Amino acid sequence: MTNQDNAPARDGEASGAVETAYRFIRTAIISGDLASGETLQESRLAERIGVSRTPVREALSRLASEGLVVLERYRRGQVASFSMADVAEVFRLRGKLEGHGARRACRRISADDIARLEAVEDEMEAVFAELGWHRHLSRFDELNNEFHAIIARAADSPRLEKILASSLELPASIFNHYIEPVDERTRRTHRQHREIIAALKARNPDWAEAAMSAHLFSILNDPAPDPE
Amino acid sequence: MTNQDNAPARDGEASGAVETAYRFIRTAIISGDLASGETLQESRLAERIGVSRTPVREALSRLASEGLVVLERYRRGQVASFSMADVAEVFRLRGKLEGHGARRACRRISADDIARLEAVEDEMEAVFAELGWHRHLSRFDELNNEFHAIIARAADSPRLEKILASSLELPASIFNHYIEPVDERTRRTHRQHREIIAALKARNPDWAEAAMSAHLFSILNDPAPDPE
DNA sequence: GTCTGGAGCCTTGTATACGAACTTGCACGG
DNA sequence: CCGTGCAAGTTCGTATACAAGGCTCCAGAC
Repeated sequence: MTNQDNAPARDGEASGAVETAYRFIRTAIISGDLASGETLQESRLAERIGVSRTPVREALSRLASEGLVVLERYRRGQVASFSMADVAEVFRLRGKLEGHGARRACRRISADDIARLEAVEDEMEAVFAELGWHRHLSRFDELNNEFHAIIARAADSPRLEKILASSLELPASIFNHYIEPVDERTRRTHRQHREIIAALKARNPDWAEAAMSAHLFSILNDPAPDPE
Repeated sequence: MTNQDNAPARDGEASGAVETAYRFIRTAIISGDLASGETLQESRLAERIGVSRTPVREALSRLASEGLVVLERYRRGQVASFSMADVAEVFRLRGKLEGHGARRACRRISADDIARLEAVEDEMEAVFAELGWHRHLSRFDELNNEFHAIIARAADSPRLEKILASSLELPASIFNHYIEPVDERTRRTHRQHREIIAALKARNPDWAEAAMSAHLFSILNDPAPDPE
């Protein structure tokens, strides 16, 4: 399908076909549009996206290296499946790595970024207060990702950022499947985010690391047995 | 059951031009055959390896996602360059992650694997005692990598293993460029490896984690980083 | 009825063709 | 002499063609 007429659509990103395919498939997996275990046929995807198989193959290869897709030689690819053990592993590693990131961010984060963190957290709480979880799950996830991304960025460690973004991301649907988004957990998340912000403001590396690690480790033990 | 008997014992490698290209280029970079900053021409590599450009492209793409190659749209790729800051970052992250891995390995590693660790360390020391660093650098690096790989494997965390293998590996030439392999450091490495083995034998997670982290963090403060 | 085997279709893997974008180098003007 | 701009050449990005290997499903035997 020759589609070279369209003006530089939304210039935003590289106008490459491989990037288009990558974003398309990745978004579909993260959002749950493509479910775990679903088969991925190159020609089918190519037609759907409007490019040829070549960039689709490259996109699938990247996604496979990120762990979101499983490829086997001469067999159709599939969307990766995640067990509870996978989720636990991801949060253990994120706890370690983001804790390290928060420690470093302590000494580096700008006042502007701290303000952004507070704004993001304000909005998360507002969204939750107004509509509760179920109506705004995707917006909530988006804000949560931004919260963590701001801190990871402030850690000034490109490899840390890359690992978090590319090797330790799970489809939102998986997360919400294994870990019920109960109100109590959400309230705990808010308390923890506020504590992380406080630690960063105080420029206390030990506190920041511990608070961030605790935040991530705690997620696995939900719904909270001991409400403080 | 498919009865594909007498398959070549060494499965895996012969299959695939992309794997061939990937191994070829990666090995060349790690070994220093392809130096930092050197340009990578797809057609040239394809001819050299004996495949077409397609698998070479895919191999380069994977290497780029691992950080060993830098690709820019419509520009020739290059072997990535690493600053002292990059080396430091890698060892900080490895310290954290491998420390975590050693902690987990404590409770999981088999007696066989501990024996293998000791055998590997024995050989490292023998190689060093007989010939010193300069004659056996590559064998030494190989053994060192195996030492760390055994522990990472024993941690039973596939993502941890993958991250260590694909996102936190540096060309040996880079390492040996920034961090002079002096005898004193080598002796310290031996002491630290022995301590790590002892901690694993004792099944003491705190000790194992601390010993492994210390080992990796210590590398950066050897004799004196040579700025360049 | 169930198992086995194989033929044909389907999907993936690799090579090649073609168009788009950068680079190089020279000409020309300041 | 040096900088600018155009044009040819080179390299990359994408599409398409062809080859190699699985999968399906039906026929035949036990």
